[in-house]
Amino acid sequence: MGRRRPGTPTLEEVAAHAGVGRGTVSRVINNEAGVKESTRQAVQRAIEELGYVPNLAARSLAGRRTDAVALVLTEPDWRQFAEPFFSEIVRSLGDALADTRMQLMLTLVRSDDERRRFLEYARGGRVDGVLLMSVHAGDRLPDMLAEARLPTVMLGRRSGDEYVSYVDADNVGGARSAVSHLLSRGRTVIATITGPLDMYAARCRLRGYQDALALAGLSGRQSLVAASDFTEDGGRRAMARLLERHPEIDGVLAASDTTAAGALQALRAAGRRVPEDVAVIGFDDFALAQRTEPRLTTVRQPLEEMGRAMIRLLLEDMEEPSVAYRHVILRTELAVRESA
Amino acid sequence: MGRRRPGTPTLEEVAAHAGVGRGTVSRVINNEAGVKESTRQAVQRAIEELGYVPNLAARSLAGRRTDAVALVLTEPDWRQFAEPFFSEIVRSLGDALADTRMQLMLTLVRSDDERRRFLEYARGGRVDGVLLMSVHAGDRLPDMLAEARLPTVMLGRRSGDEYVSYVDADNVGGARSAVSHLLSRGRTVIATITGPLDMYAARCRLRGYQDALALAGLSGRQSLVAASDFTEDGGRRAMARLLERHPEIDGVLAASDTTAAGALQALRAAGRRVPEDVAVIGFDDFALAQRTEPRLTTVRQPLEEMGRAMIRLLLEDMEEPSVAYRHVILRTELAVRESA
DNA sequence: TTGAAAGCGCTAACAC
DNA sequence: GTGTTAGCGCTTTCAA
Repeated sequence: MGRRRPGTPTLEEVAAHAGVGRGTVSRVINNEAGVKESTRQAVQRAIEELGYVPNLAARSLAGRRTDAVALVLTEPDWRQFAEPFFSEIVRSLGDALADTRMQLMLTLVRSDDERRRFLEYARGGRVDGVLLMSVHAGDRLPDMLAEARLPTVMLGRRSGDEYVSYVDADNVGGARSAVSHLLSRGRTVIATITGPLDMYAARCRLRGYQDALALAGLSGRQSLVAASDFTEDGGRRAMARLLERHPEIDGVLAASDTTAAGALQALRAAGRRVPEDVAVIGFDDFALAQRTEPRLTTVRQPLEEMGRAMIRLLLEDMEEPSVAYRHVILRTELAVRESA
Repeated sequence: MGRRRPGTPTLEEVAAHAGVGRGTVSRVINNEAGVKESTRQAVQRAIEELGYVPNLAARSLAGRRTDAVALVLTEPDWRQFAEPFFSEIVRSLGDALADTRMQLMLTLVRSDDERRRFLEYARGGRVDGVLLMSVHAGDRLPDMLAEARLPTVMLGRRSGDEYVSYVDADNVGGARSAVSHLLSRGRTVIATITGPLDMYAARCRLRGYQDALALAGLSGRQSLVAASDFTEDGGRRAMARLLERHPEIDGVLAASDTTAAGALQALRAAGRRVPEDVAVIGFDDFALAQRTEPRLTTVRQPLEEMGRAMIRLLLEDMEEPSVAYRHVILRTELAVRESA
């Protein structure tokens, strides 16, 4: 398992070759000011002639920084991998990092063993910061990273009293505006299919739904709420259940667009016309509906901004080591796609 | 951007606290034999009391190893992310690595800038080895890594004279057996929809198709070959084109199961019954067909084994630094799912 | 503007 | 068995 890299030139050899001191070479490779142009060029030449590549282990040992950040995916989200939601976030993280010298590394944490290994890796100083995607309620990883004083930013939060830095979408507001929109279009019997209620985002969306109804003077009936998961099949079944209880339903807020797609199928199977008889709005977590139901009205999350915000928070935390946790909640937007 | 980790105890402090020498502490944390049980426990206690965590930069500087390997995805494959093919491979890589102390890190290389950054990262000694997924024909990254004497293993190869270590599936054999199977079931007019022909895997599959026909004494007609991509829509259009030219087609080998799914749609749209009138076989690159067309006969790739083999080659290369490149081609298997 | 020197925290070789 | 020592290759003062 040992690895030798024979004949790899060191900074010292470059210095000798260029006839300067090590400090000077260090300054040149780090692009620091205060080096005479002629020496800089001499050093550059030596670097090229020798094929010098800085040893990053030595650099981070001496400089206490790695210029790498990790993006961690925990097992339950593993499937997110498959979704545009995920790739959009990663893309925007990458873009935001492009201006820096940071390297983004993804890690999959599937078992407790891998979790422990990652912790050692991170606490061992292999990364300057950690980004976490959709952490689940009971997960202690964020706390452990925070304890180790590693700059850490989550996408989403575990609960209402989350303290570790996070970036989240305004799920409550999004749900509220979706339901208000349905109400303003004359819908009166509005049901909702929620995500798993042990996930904070799902609870927020349910709350937004209830808020909007309350605001309109309507009391949300429990029988109009169907708990489900974020899958298409779950949406289908939840919708079927709702229709049994309330055939008069004329509006639905679905937990995600995947769920919404399932709901649409159930509605059509039951002979309902969409959106004429029943209007459906979903959160576009996964953008799946854009593929199967491109005209579905959705609550849009600003994925691009979310990624950018995560990097911003992380960099801030790295500048000014953990003086505070930082929280950002980004506005969602109703993307009306059909006259529902 | 600098990061301080104040008050992080060092190995030396642990040694002092436990009243032993640094060497002993090092032996304990590395689980080396030859330490008296009582001292070991004393050291363990000191480690816990101080909350010691080894500094990995120092370790890799001194020990010249990082216990990390990188899995690189280049931009064109970015979408693979979304596919079971990818997650299966990653899963099996993770499993294979579980027995070692290695950490798997994924990197996305989307631009030339990111490519350069990754190279610095890898050549700087941040990883002990590199795994590459589906590298494209002109990509020089594998060569540069090999030049830097970094153990490198690819999934798939760039061409027939690939030299850098790789693990591939027997695409030729898979295609050949699929076509033979069709012939043995009495199909006589067999077409093929290929993947993009600048990809070596696609060319291999085409060759297998031609081989099988030649073996049966049939000369493959060029008009029975439709070049396409690996998408569903591509499969649909290619199939439509083929049907125009040869309405008598009764068998099809598709470049992937995604393509096969598209082909099926086109066939049904044209009023053909499947598999009664036309039998279709696809390579199951992406296992998409398993979702939409679970009964489709496919050429199966041993994803689990491919991941394991990649790790094996990588570890071998790390033990015995680049004495040779290693190539493994894994057998594919016809999974007959309907009496085509 | 530059050189010299003092670490960074660990592993590994060598004594005892 | 265990302590000691010499680096690993870099950044970063501090003088010059």
